[in-house]
Amino acid sequence: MAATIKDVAKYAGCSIKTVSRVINNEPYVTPELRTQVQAAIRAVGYVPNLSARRLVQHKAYMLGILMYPGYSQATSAVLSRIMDIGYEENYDILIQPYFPSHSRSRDKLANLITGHRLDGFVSTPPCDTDGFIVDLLTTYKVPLVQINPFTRTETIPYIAGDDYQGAFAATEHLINLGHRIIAFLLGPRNLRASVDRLYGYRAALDAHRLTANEQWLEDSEFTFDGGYTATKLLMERQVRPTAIFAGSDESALGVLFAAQEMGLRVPGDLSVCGYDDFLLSKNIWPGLTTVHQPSEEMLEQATRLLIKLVNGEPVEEKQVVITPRLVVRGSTGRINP
Amino acid sequence: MAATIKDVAKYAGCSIKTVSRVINNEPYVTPELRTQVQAAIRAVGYVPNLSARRLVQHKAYMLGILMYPGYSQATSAVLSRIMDIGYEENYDILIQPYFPSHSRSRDKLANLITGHRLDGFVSTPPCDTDGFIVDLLTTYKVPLVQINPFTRTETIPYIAGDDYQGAFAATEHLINLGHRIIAFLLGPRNLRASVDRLYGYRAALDAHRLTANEQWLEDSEFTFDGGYTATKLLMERQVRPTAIFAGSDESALGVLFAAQEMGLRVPGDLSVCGYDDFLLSKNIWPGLTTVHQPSEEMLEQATRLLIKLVNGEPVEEKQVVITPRLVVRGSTGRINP
DNA sequence: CTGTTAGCGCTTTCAC
DNA sequence: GTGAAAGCGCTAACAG
Repeated sequence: MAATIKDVAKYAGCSIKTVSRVINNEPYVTPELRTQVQAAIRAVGYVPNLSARRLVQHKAYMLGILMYPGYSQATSAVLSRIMDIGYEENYDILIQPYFPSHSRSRDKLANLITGHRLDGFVSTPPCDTDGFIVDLLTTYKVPLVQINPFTRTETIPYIAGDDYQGAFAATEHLINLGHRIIAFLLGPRNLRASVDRLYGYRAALDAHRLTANEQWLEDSEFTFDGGYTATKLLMERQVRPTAIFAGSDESALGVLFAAQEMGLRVPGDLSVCGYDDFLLSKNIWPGLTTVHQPSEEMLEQATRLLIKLVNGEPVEEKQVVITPRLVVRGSTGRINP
Repeated sequence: MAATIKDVAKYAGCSIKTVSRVINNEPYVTPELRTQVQAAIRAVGYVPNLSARRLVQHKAYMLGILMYPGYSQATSAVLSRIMDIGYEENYDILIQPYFPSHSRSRDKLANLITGHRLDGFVSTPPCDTDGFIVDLLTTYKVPLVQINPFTRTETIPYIAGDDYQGAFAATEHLINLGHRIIAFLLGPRNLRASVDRLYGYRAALDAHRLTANEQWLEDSEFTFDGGYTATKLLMERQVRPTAIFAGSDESALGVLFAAQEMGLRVPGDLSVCGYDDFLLSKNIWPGLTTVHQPSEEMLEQATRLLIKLVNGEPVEEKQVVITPRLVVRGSTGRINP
């Protein structure tokens, strides 16, 4: 059996409350006693029992990150950072899979909350699209920080990327390379990002007095298969686009695959631009031009914000918008004369 | 304040012990009383408080998965499965980043264990290479299941892929396509997989009476950069290999990139074979021939095994070796005449 | 500044 | 079959 607070108290010759004070860095302990207790803690090899603390404080010391398993962005490298933050702040972090509008997912989440097993949540897209999470957490007054929320509200804190700006920059980059027919691949309608990216694309065309024609829009769902199919459709037309803005890196991968399968050279015959800058984008020949979303940093910021909220600490900025930046690699080039 | 066991007891008109029996599916409760209690539970919206249970049972109901943040295989899709399993079995699952031989990592782990915050661990490579984990968990008698352990022992349970067989099959595939000079890219020395894959490669050459020449071995550390550099070195030689067995998909990506940058056609001028079959292997032109490791299933099996161990349930097979299978895609082809 | 006391919500004896 | 009582390890409230 492990050492408890009583063992420490006995060893240090003081009461358990004093030990408790030392553990929690509370004031009103003389420096001498404090060091004495600290020595005792080391001597008996004491580590506080979190379950006891959790029970008495009605606090779970656990945070949930809601993730949609369909996307593969969340790698262990990304998660590593937030696990570290949690560790430092004494919170465990639970990765919680969530499918929007899926009753089992909802039940699990509701159970987690009603069972007081979590103190707060970070939601990542598209988990918050069904509104359930927001409603539930609001009802139970459980803090929530959204990453790229589907709908931004005035009250719920979020960390969001400026998809409009990012898409604008990407489209402008293609225009500046001389492209005039630039196709855009639409993402799922339940993602705010996909809507904003479309607007950014349109706005850039507008700004350069190019007409945004519906016929250069294709669905892709931001998936590989979607990008692949869309490209086949687009490139079999009489008039072909010279560039495709894929809307996401995953769909851009499909575009690249289809293009190469059709014997097209990238960027010679077709320029391709993605969005997200996921890990492999720079590792795929010829290097994918894309818009960098600092997803690691965003998740980190969201987690830090959530911890402050849960701890009841004051927060300056509750709603943060981050401007993404264009990363030019080999997949886009000047239009062939 | 949420409903407690007392509220349920009061509502059902029985003692808290009876409620406890119902919750835990214990015998010695009349069917009528049981249904009555169940109704009461629903009526008051009772959810057991895990912290209280944890405290009294000296059990954390939490499992740790040790992951090396350097590799990016662990996507949310992979994790989703095990989180689900944990949920069903009433265990929370903590993803724990771990760098072998890193003192901070060690301290964190030791703290987690001595603080009784976890009931058991699954380790993934290369977390167990420094021996620390195995020692620590053995000392504290905390159950451990290893995935692809660095050294297999007779006592510690593991789920492992047969890297020797996999590499043998991959190499043989290349030989059967007519390749005679097949380079192999070495992985990190602290990975059992990389050693076994080398042996499998050699054995296949041997079996076909081809001499395994040291000169066709290059280091890659199983990384993109390693694969890239190795390929540049190999393809600048007087005599070039006609195929590269990259040892991992990540390094294979580097090979593909370098090859295409050098204007080589794949598989026309160079066949490329990877190992792991990570998510994107099939999405990268021209499709990566590789050896499929069922990492999701392995992690799932390991987690289920760990739960049985932690629950003290009997287990049939404690050490499982899975035979991987070759997946032939576009990156390998018959040698050019 | 320090200690005593009373629980947190649950399971575990052990009587009935 | 069922229940009363004790206590897990800790913190909160209040005395001293």
